[in-house]
Amino acid sequence: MSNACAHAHNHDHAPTPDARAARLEAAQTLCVDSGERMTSSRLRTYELILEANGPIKAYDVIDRFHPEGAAKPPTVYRALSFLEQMGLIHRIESLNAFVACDTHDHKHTAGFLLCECCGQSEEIAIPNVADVETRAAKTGFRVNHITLEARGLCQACQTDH
Amino acid sequence: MSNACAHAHNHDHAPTPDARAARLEAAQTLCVDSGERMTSSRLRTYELILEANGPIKAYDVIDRFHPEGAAKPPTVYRALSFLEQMGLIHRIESLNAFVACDTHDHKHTAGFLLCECCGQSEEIAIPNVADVETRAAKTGFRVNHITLEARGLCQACQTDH
DNA sequence: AGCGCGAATGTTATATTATTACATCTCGCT
DNA sequence: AGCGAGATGTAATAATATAACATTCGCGCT
Ligand SMILES: [Zn+2]
Ligand SMILES: [Zn+2]
Ligand SMILES: [Zn+2]
Ligand SMILES: [Zn+2]
Repeated sequence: MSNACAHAHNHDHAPTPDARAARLEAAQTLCVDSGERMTSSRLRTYELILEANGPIKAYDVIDRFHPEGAAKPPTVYRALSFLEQMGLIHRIESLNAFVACDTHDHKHTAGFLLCECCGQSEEIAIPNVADVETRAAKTGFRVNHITLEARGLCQACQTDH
Repeated sequence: MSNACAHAHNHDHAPTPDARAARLEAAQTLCVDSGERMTSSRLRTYELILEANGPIKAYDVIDRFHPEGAAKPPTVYRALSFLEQMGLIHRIESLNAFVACDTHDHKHTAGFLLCECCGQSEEIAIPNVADVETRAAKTGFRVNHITLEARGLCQACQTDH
């Protein structure tokens, strides 16, 4: 999560460590139920994304991976791909960043409200996807995946300025 | 414009050179009217994007810039920023690519149908942006820019498979 | 326990995408 | 001509991501 400008951004609402532990648990369960393996590097990557409390860059994960030094890029990029396929995280294209999925029904397409000031993101359901699909159907386009990204300023940051 | 798979993609519909010339003209006019300068590197960049007839990568522009050799990256990245600000091109985040705006009313937010097979893109109006903004308004988020990207297969590519 | 297979990881190198920093030039204005 | 803002040239480097291939791990089977 980045700060585009200087002023304080103390409107974070970080989940408790307990809540994170529960999500790590749940992720393990999800993997087992899907016949996938939640290995240590996948778990560590997911943990770092949860700890970030917002969009985090691949190389920030890489840098924080080991207490003593950075991980190798493929280690983390592989884990990110896996987690994304499991629906545990989303990639935010316009930021080249990743964020933990905020819902319990994984494997969806999500929209995000991205604050350009404090870097926080809020996951929202994509409104009226049917309309996109209707529009696509007119030319026979079959939609596999939709990326919707709304950039702007969250309420807290608007009042800060 | 990339080809993700081997089969022929002969469903292009490239505009005529005349049409491209007209768009270059129009772009010049737009710049003059806005008090901006359509310089040679900006024009050359725009020309290459028009010639691509679809999403093109920054480094493909860089490579094609001069007959004799590549341009320097900042030359092209600056031109791309300018063209994007003028609304003459759009950046497609999920492809790290650029495409000429397909409409006459520049300075809008656009959606794209991106074929994962032939790489063609179709620009569409974002449906129900109001809904996104309504949703954002609930938490006081002010939307500056929305990215909507629908990935999938166009009709031609579906029948090809 | 030992074997064999496919998935996952380790390792090195490199490809791709994008920016910083600073010198120089161009153009319109006085 | 002299000035100043915007645009460009140039070199270096930062940031993001993948390729290729060797090795190890987990797991079912004997
Ligand atoms: Zn989600
Ligand atoms: Zn904010
Ligand atoms: Zn457009
Ligand atoms: Zn296609």
